[in-house]
Amino acid sequence: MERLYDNSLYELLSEISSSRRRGSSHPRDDDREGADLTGGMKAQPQLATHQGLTTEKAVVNVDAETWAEQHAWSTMVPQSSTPPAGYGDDLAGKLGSLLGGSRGALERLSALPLTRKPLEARDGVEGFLLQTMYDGERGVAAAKIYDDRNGIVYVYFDRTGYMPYFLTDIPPDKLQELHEVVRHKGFDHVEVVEKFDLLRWQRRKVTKIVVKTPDVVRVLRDKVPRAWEANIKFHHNYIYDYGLVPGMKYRVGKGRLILLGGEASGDDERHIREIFSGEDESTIEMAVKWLSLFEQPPPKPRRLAVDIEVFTPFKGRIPDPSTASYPVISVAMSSDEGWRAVYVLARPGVPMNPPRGPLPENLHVEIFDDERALILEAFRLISNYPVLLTFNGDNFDLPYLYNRAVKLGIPREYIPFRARSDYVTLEYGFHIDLYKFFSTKAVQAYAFGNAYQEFTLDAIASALLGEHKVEVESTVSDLPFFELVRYNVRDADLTLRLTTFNNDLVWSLIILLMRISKLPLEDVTRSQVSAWVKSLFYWEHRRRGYLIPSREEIIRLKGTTRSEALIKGKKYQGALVLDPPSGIYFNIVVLDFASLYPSIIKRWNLSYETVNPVYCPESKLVEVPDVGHKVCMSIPGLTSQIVGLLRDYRVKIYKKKAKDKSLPDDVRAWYNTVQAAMKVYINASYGVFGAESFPFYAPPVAESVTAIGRYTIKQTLQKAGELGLRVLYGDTDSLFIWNPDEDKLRELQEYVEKNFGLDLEVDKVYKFVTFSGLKKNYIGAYEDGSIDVKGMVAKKRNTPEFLKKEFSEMLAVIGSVKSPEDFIKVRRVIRERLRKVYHGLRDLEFNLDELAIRMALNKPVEAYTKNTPQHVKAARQLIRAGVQVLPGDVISFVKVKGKEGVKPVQLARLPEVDVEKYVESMRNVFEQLLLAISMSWDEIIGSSRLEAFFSRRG
DNA sequence: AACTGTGGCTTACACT
DNA sequence: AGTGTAAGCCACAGTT
Repeated sequence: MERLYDNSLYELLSEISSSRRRGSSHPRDDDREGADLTGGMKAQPQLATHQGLTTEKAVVNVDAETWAEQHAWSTMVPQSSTPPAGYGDDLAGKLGSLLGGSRGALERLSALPLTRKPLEARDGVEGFLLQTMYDGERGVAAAKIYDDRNGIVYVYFDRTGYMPYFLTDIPPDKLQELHEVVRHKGFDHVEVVEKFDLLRWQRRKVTKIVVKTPDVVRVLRDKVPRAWEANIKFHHNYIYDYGLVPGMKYRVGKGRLILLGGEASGDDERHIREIFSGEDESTIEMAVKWLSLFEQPPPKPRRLAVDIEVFTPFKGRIPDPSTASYPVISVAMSSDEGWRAVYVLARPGVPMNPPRGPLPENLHVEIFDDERALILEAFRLISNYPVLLTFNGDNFDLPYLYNRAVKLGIPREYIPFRARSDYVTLEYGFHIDLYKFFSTKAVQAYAFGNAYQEFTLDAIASALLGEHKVEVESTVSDLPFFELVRYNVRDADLTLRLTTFNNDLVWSLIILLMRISKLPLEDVTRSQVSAWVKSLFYWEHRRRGYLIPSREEIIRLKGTTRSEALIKGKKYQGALVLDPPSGIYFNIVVLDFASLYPSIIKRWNLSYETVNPVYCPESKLVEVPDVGHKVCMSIPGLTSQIVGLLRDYRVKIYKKKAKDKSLPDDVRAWYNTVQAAMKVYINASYGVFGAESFPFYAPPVAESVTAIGRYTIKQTLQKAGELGLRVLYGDTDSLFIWNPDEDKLRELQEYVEKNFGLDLEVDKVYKFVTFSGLKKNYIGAYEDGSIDVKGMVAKKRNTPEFLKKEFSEMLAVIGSVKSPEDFIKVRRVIRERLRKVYHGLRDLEFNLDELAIRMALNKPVEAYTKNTPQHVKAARQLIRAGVQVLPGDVISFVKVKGKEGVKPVQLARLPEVDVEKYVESMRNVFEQLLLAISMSWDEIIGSSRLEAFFSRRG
């Protein structure tokens, strides 16, 4: 084993690659050769500090065979390892001769063990419950617990004898006749249990079929005529049946998990009882119980973000993780402790030029001439961290590393993760794939206000962190050494920072979502909002002894929709959108019903069991306007209760705490996250009832919500008319009022409060609004010059960049308007700008990227059978050129002359561009804007064309 | 037979 | 989740 330590990796390697270092960078004297760096290196992955290039300490691992020899698995490594084709040049030899064959002692990056398993949690262990699972080896339920005092992950194996089961209505004696069931080798025994049937509002006895292993449930549930609760995962059942709250602190005592800090103090309880005083006792009880979920500080485990780069000989083709045919050329890791490391595979011939941009602080670079050693050292770190963060690690980085490791002969027991059916989990800690988490629609919309539109690391990081990936011109495989390092480490850094920014906002959000939904860490970060709501509902049903109804039952007893959707193919009618005028209107006040749909659910007691009930005590029923569904008001609806509770918690407590300046910053940040988590949940509560995938799918509930919404806004509209308020526009829950009288506004708000129990808030005040005359399409300008653009074509992703840029510049001009008179000047400026762009386009002054139209493939290319949209045409051309194209990919294409009409940017040349088509899109983009400010395209460009015609002739 | 206009339909994207 | 806009494909009818 030879290991080199040098003060300047760049200096050393640039000599090897015979490209002389330029500039004046020199190693610091005290760090010159001979200085003992090894001491610090042995113990910790806290590697050498680095300031620019000159003092960078690098580790060059030149002989992995010797290294491997000293490890238990040396037999797995051939004596003379054959590097992958194309990587055969012997860097070790070159380094060796350069250094006169000096041999150093074996050094490892860190003293951490190569593999690690969680310790078994004995009585007395305390920590945060982060994951439950089924342990196949022992055949028991298990829970992973993170002890934040010493940073260790424990595993608790169930000692209560908990077993998998499902329910049926066949009495036990009848069940004995079903031989397929009772003689199945996985069958264990039956019990009779009593449950409350919420749908029919009565107690009933059901038969519990207990089986030996979770997979048997899937077999036997089809052998009985009716089965209940047979689709719930075993490791979720464990949580629901014991009332566990993932994300909260527990102690193992007497072989059981005991919640810590779950009790509210006397003062807190009084406070909560006061705030929820108008509610029924079961709601208040829930409110008291929930307090600790939002108050207990979250655990802060160490986190490691990992990103890999793989060699590929084909430009633009993503290497296939299932075959893992090409070498892993670089692995970057970034930890929340502040250090970063990049392990790079030696590839002679790769240029060693200085990097084109700065490298981050605390960066350690290590070069390996053996891919196996590289991967193993990466595994060593992954094995030892409680939390691993990746961006698309479920589908790329981890499967690739796994398959590559197997291919290279690394024994499976050295691989620190295991593939589950659709994700990858860690042997020791927990794996979070941030791509999956940020792709969750509810997270995108409600937690981050649609700040990012695409689910790429670059798009999300630039929206949330204001930082981009390193831009590269060629493929990763062709990058010079330091560019690869810079690129790779940036990706790992961004991935890490997506969870650490704003006082660990995302990490805290995940913990809170776990506590509300009752889903384990690796589940909550990978599922959609309907699964979160589903889980909370299941948990709550179990807590109260309710039978969880089957999907078919709900549909059968509740009926279907009574309204026709306006749009073909939709199931029921939705929101009301008023017809807007066109033109400019000064002084517009926008009123907004505060969380309209959740408030309706709460106020109208909507839930799957209260709408069209089988039985309603005292027949206290109300009718939903328009659709005629009946709602039972004498029993508290479960959905209404939960949604109302979260809404009140958010509005009455946590929105206030989040703004309370007397609290320290980090506490305030936590409370802000609490209210954001609640917002995600509250806003999702309506939509799930209209989603067929939701197990409590109940179209009459969803339809009632929208019908009451339409009714409310119509009534308010009428009242506004009576008060002499001029309503110009409204969409779902908003009203745009022109130049209102303040007293009348207040009167309208009082009317809404009194008649509907809803808050009608002043959402925003616009200095002026320009309406195009189309629905969901306007520009609103605030007093300070800032601007809201809604629905305009120019805002859409599939509008070419040059048009977006021009549009936003014109918006700035419009934002500067102070009075109606200013519009005369604005019109002149806009006329001139438009003409300039028009002529620029005619003369092809734009490049292909500016002209590109970007459109997403929503399904595989083969699935477009009805017709062939333009982006699919372009995608097919890419496939013919050997580029892999997958669903979700955004295709960039330009419109060109010729039969096909389009070409992907990668294959197109500027002269081919069809200018007429672009003039047409330019017209479409700006006409909406021009319409709003009483101008027309023809007036501007028509005369411009004449001028041009004459000037060319002249 | 080739072209043009129309309208239904598919698709993507944004708004609430 | 439904509602709304826009663009483009494609079959069809009618015209040249």
